[in-house]
Amino acid sequence: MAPVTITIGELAARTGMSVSALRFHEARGLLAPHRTSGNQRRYLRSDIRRVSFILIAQNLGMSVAEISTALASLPHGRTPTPADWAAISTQLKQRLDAAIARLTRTRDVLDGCIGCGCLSLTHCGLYNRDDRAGITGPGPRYALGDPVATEAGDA
Amino acid sequence: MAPVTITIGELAARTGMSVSALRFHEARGLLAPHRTSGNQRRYLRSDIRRVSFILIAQNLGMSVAEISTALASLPHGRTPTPADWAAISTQLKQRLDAAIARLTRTRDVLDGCIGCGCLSLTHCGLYNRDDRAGITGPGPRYALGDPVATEAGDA
DNA sequence: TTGCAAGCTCAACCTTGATTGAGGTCAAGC
DNA sequence: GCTTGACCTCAATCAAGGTTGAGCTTGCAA
Repeated sequence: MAPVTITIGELAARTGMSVSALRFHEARGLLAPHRTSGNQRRYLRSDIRRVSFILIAQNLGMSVAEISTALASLPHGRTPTPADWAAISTQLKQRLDAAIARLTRTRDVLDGCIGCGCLSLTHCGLYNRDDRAGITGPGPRYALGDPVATEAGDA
Repeated sequence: MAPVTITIGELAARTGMSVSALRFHEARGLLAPHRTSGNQRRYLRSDIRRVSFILIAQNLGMSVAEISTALASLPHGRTPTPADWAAISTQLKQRLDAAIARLTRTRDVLDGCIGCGCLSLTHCGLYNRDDRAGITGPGPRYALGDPVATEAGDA
């Protein structure tokens, strides 16, 4: 017997992702529903979890490209097992750990800075730019990558 | 005597923010240099610190609009004092604290989820969407705001 | 069998945070 | 006074992550 499938509208209602976003992410390769003879999309129940993962990962600031990479580790052709999801969730956790560490580091430096109010480009540790893209997520790029010139006693 | 001023190119060199970005942020109201008789921008030395703040705040995921609000608390007409900067830095710290708390919460829930691999929309705490925009920063909007339908035992 | 919500494709548009280019001006040094 | 690099404005473009609308088709149910 054929597996139970759901329509795009049903998937949208169950996950909270809009119909247009579901189609958008399909075009990006994150979803691959099969089609009816009339060309309508039909999703597996396991796609609910897949979309859930996408939403959570976005919530953590991952780009569609990154999510795509993470999802690539899921099996093709077979419904992912809990173990598959646990493995991919572990990747998420590593991202989270890194993001928390970065922010904590920044906060500690800021704590040291508040007293002096310096924000100095040459002394202030807040200019650690190395792991900038850790959690800030999608959107425009930032130009914080190059070393800055010296600062000679601003007002 | 007139205060020492610097050109846009000098400010760019000192802060690491590109000339085009400096003009962009001026259009957004974050900077307000005066002009020479020949219509060229001239910045105060204290603008170096102002730009520094913008760069740091962006690094923390704040949008230009949010940064603008924060900077609005700085004095008009007089050069900001260290105390002014300290006050504004305290706002940054509050954002950081909130972001760290949010991510830590998410990680804790994820820790609980990895074992079961559920990612269930109805049981999984990862769907706490309340403070979603805390640190994810600028970019497209997300449609994670509305309650989702029930999920009846997916595959 | 017909009516209509839900589905389809494709192109255009939106927002944020910029960069790039065209075409022209300013100002400092020789 | 001339040259040249830095500066000016304004419009177009980019990238991500979508949304919206036009025009057309499916599929379920009465």
